Amino acid sequence: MGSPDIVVGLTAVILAVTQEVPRVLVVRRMRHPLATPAQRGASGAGADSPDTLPFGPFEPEHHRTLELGLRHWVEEQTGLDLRYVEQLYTFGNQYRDLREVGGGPRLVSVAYLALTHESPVSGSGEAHWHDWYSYLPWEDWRDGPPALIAETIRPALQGWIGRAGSQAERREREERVGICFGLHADAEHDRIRTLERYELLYEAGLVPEAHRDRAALLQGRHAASPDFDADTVGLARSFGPPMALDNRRILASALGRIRGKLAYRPVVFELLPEEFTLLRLQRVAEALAGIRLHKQNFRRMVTTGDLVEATGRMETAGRGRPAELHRFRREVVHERAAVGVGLPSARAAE
Amino acid sequence: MGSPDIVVGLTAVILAVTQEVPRVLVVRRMRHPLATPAQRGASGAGADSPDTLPFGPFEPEHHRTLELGLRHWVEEQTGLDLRYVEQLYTFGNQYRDLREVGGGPRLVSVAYLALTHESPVSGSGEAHWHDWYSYLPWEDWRDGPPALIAETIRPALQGWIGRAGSQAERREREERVGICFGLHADAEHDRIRTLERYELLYEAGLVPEAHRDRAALLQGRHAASPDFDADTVGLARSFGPPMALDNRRILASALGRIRGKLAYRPVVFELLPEEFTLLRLQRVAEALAGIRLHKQNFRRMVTTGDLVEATGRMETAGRGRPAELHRFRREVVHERAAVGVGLPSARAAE
DNA sequence: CTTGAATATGCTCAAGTCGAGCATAATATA
DNA sequence: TATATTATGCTCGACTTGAGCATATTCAAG
Repeated sequence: MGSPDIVVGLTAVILAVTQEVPRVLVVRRMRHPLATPAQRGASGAGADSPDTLPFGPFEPEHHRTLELGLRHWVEEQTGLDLRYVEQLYTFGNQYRDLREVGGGPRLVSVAYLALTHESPVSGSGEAHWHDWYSYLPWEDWRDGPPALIAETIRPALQGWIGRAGSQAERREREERVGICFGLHADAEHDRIRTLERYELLYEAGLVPEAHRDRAALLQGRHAASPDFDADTVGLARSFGPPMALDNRRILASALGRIRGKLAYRPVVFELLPEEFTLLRLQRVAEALAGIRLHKQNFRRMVTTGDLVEATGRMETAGRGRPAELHRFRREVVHERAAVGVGLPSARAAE
Repeated sequence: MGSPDIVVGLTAVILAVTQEVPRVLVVRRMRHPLATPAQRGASGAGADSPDTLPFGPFEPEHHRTLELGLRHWVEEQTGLDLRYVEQLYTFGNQYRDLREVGGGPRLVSVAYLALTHESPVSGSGEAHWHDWYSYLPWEDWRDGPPALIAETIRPALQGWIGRAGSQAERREREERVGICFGLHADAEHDRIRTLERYELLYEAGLVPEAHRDRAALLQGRHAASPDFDADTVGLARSFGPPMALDNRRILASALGRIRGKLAYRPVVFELLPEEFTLLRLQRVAEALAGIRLHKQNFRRMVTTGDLVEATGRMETAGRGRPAELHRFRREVVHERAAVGVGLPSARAAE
């Protein structure tokens, strides 16, 4: 009875949006439940250890639920007030923690997505906010199709397709690339499939952690080596800072989840102050969706949908005509079934 | 190091639809990782032990991923071929397994949703298919608003509202009841909020397991007693057979998940044979959505969306004009972003 | 004081989507 | 041959959505 060969952890993706850039809370120094204090000190906690999502063990003797456990230590470690928390996914793949190769237990992490305002983090001082899209640069289409895709990703994926072993595999790779990064220029881009895209990049070896994991595994007993080539390995450098473990995968899941939710639940408002202008609301929605929206139509949707009410007050600052401040009408949730800040078309002008 | 006070299990919600009724695979005899073989024999495995979702421990030494672990023992225990598997949610609340009250470890279950055809189950013979809606009768609106809601649920919830301790609590209860079971007759009913509805019924004590759990807890150290009354306890009998642990909650989650997915991913087809008539497709969609759809419009959506292609063959059986057999066009997934059998309006005539 | 840049806000229009229902076709059975 | 039953095609009006024109209000530069 019992499973001492499993460790259950909680991972938090804490999201805030300021200045139109979505930010996620990361900690620089590894804090890991598998590391003894001695290991922590010894494990090269220098400046170049990769960023990690806030992580802590689940302690059933202290916490009635997984979510309460998460809230508790996030609060404790960062002093943040989480406004919205939802469970994201549970990750339990072999070798997600490479220490397993050396005989460590399987690490099962229950990941949560949390929304807040950006605010200074208290606590150990190791945590800080970091631009979300710097970890997933191919997901930000607000300034049009990212150059990274055309210049780096697509060519590299073509190479990967070419290295397919069989005709069937080749076909399958073509299909996946088509779905994820549309061969047809900037065609309709399923903004939800963030995880699919990440997993494709990982398999194709375009993301640095694919090589890190592979190198570590080759020293372990598991030596199935994916078909990367030297070029690919070099390219992976341009994909932003690596993250520890499979944390970038978790981030990709989280982005997909919140993009999906945007359209039918009023989650954006958790990222905004009590009062805001409609443009600010739009900017936050755009930051999450990763695309620009048509201003007048956005406004129409949000007002005719009664999602929002005018306060009468005006915004003081800024150039141009002052905008009226609005407030989220929490009541809508009880009035209509699906309430959200929809993600209409991609293109728009200012 | 390690967490011997936690057990990680895998729970499967295996769904099939036959004859227009959605069915879930349940096992009658408890199989529980916390039970020693001796306990299993002794734990009253008689005919009246509650139905359980297929459940097994996660064994990291044997399985590379959580999903593979699940597939493995489902295969082993039931011989079923799972066509589609997705992770649902991870449940880790205190006392979900009441053995915890007696000092047992915390049971963390990763629940998966799987789709198949209904087919005879091999294996131990304890597993069998059971009408899904018999566990969640208030979710089936295919024959109009269920009588259960008008006759039992709404009156009982009125009582529950009345028993609120404070004005604020009363207001909150009213709101929740309004959202979940719309006071306004058969008004627009958010078919996705299945979990919210279940949790409301649980808290209000309308569902038998609420009392079972309470009784067990009162013997443990946790004695916060919810405000049920005698009538409510009696009513709970009409809510279909109870399920073990929090399995009915898991079922409610699964229903919400699949209903949500229906609209934007072609999951229905996993429940159908290779070839099917459009009516049969519609019936399966209706079974999941819990509502009737407009036949001509459904057909229009599915054909103009190129979700399906005619085979030229006709169905042999049946009364009335023979229907053409169709086949799912798997290619659409690669052509369009969001592909699904939408859930348009509720009402429809034949 | 005038002009221009920048932003807010109101409105229109065409195309597309959606809900509802009429009409007709093809089969089995009484 | 009539009737029930199911399949399938088509239309029409209401509503939604994408796109853009037009006007309003502010600040700052000239």
